Amino acid sequence: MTQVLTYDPAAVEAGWQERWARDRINEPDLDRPRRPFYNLMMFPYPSAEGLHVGNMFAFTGADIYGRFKRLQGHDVFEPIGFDAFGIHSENYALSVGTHPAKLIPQNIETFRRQLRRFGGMFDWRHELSTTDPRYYKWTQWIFLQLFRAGIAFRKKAAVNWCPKDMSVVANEQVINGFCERHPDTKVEQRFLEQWFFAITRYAERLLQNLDRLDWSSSTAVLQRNWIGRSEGAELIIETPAGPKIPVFTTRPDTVFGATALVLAPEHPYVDQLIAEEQRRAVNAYRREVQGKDLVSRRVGDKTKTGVFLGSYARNPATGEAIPIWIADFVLMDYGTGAIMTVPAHDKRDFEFASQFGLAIREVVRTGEPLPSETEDGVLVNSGQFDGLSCREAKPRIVAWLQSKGLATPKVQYRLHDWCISRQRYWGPPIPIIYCDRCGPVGVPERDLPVELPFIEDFRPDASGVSPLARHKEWYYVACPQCGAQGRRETDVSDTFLDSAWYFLRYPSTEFDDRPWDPQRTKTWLPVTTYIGGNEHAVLHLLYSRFVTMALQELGHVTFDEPFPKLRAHGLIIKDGAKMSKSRGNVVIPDAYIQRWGADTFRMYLMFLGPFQEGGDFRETGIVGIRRFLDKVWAAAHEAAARTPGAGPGLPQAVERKLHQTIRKVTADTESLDYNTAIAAMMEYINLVREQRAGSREAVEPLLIMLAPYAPHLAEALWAVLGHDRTIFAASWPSHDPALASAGDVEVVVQVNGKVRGRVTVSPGATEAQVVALALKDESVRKFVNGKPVRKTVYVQDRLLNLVV
RNA sequence: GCCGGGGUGGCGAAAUCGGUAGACGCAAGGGACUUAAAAUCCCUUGGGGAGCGAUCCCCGUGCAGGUUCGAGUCCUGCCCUCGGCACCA
Repeated sequence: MTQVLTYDPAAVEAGWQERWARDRINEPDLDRPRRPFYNLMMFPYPSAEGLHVGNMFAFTGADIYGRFKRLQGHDVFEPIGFDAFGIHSENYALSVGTHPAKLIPQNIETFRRQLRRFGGMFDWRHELSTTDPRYYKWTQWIFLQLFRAGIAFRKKAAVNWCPKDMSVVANEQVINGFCERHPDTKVEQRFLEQWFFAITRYAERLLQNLDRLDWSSSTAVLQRNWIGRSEGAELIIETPAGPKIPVFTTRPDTVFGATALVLAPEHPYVDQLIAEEQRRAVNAYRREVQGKDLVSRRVGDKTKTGVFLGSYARNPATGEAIPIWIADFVLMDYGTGAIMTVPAHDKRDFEFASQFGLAIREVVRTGEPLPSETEDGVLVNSGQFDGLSCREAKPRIVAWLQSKGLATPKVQYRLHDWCISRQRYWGPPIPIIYCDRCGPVGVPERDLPVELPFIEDFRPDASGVSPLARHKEWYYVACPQCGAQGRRETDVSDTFLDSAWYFLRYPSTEFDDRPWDPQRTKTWLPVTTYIGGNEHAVLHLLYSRFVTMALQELGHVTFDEPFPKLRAHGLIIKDGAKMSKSRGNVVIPDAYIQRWGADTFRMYLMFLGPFQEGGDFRETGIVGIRRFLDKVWAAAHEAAARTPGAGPGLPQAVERKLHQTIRKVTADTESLDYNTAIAAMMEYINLVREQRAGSREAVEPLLIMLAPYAPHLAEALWAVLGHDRTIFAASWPSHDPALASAGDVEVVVQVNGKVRGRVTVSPGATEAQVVALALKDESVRKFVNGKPVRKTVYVQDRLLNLVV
């Protein structure tokens, strides 16, 4: 006998990782692939803490899919990179007092080590980092394309300002009105000149295209809600004082019930509409509102406040005079910044009217108490439209008002233009030069990249001006158009711009003279399968779709959707809660991998629960996976020790189970149901052991099915069985339906829907045969008890129900 | 408040079309091996009840109804929970 070899994951895994690298196993021919398959996963932000278990869960799930596709004969390109710019990195660098230019490369090195260690099938030739000038050169190039096309533009906008950070903070860094990093500090509102991308121009297309994308429905729903399409009309409200105020409404059918015009406090026409005696009150109110920050105005206590302007407008339907108010529940950045209030049919308007004694006029009879918002009702107090249903009335009233020049049908979106300016240091400088004569001028493409200069003190200050402005040699530059002295844009762009196109870059990382090679792009894009988390459903994924659409319009790519197939994975939680540093429940995978090996840990994460739903991390179950792999290890060694060709073939039960297992593992891996695929393989190995059927024939197909899940172990055992080439050169087994269903089947016999017995028949037995057999069964007879069988229900090879 | 998941043993979960509820795994209990322990192997394990026993009966998928020969699965109305959005006109 040979010596007993026990499974030592550390040795197995190190050896195979080395060999994969040496033999370039994971590097497909990008120029001449036979069946290109672009397997993309969301690249990580390389934090100082290293890869956490959530990253690893996501990457493992995606890697399994890539390896599976590879075994099915595809040329799988599975790249990885680092999303290393951004406020997150910068804040961390500030807190530890180390420059991000020093910190980030260290972090990336840690991530590389961890990503190699977990056994991802990455093509490291095509690694990228968004902080690399060779990369962000093209981020800036994209900005310039959009700038020239008028898709990137400047406007003044309200932003969140944290007085402790002395900086703008992103919306996602504001929690209930307080700064994420300073829970006792409220963010303020500032107005700054910002760069925007006109994503709203694409709102309809972004929405419509969702119907033809093969996406997890959870993700598509989030995007739909975020885009927030609503259909209605823009009504023109005339004021005797002069200006005509447009208002957006989704309920033009209720216009006869509009009893006030309410403007946002910042509305540009407010000044013209104030009656002298109200000026003091109005100004006081506006000052009060300005003191409120953006967020608490939105989510704070929702008691209605407001003030009468002292003047009146005309209800477009009735011609009656209605008072004009300002109130902060009307938001300047949605619709037109002005509304008509219909207190009888809108809860907010009802509250407002009740508080300030405004008229409440019912115009839709619904049978419910006011305010009733339902559209199931008929119009009343609405002149010639009385008696119509809401649905009928809407278009007619709009048409009637339109004929008087007072309305137009309108579609409104919740989606806002994308503000990409950041008054920060750690990002790609926006490639614009301001010239007093020429205005904002794009940096000529030959001068890209505009490198981010090294600044020792990159701390933001209270001025609202970016740290880059303090670097005078960098800041002052000749205008590319007229040569006069100009000044560089000192804001950097949003991190989400970096990640909005990285998938275009991966296949073309070696080219420095083009962002993406047309031929490579044609071969590999759009991305075949994208797997990632829903935390990016409306940011990264929406921005990427928008950038791709714009690039297509400008002729730079040939497709308008980058991710035709997307799957959202679930979240790994700990003790029932999201992992977060503040909770102190973040799990770092390294210790587990060291103790159990990458294969065991990968499979454990996948066995925790359904991949697309996530699960609660508890280390108690890991040993079960290890025991399974030990069994496979033993079975493969046993098979290797057997003389080839000796003995009978597979026992029928094992052969049948094998084909059932192939069927199930194939289907489940394809649909990302990894937990049940693993369970099926466990059942199979249990049967092989029970039947002492550990032969080459029994084990080899299992190893191939296991290879996506436990790649190192599968490789090692494949070699033990005498194969020279990598197991990933093998082909995925196929199942024989006949063998999968060979042998007798057990049919359940029910009497009146309750299980009373079982009969064994050969597959395809007729109903009559099964009934005859069933009636011989003692237990069945007991419950039939001589009563006549009124009806039988038979499900082929599965179930017979006798109704007595 | 609105939109979307989800609620099944002690625990993680499974159940493809409405057809044997609890596969697979963990934990627990019992046994084998061992000087002992670990590891490994075997058995038991939803709740309740009857029987010496092989076995058998009743109940059971958040709650209350309904459809059906048959419901974890479909329908109606609730409760709880997680995630997203939130004064969006």
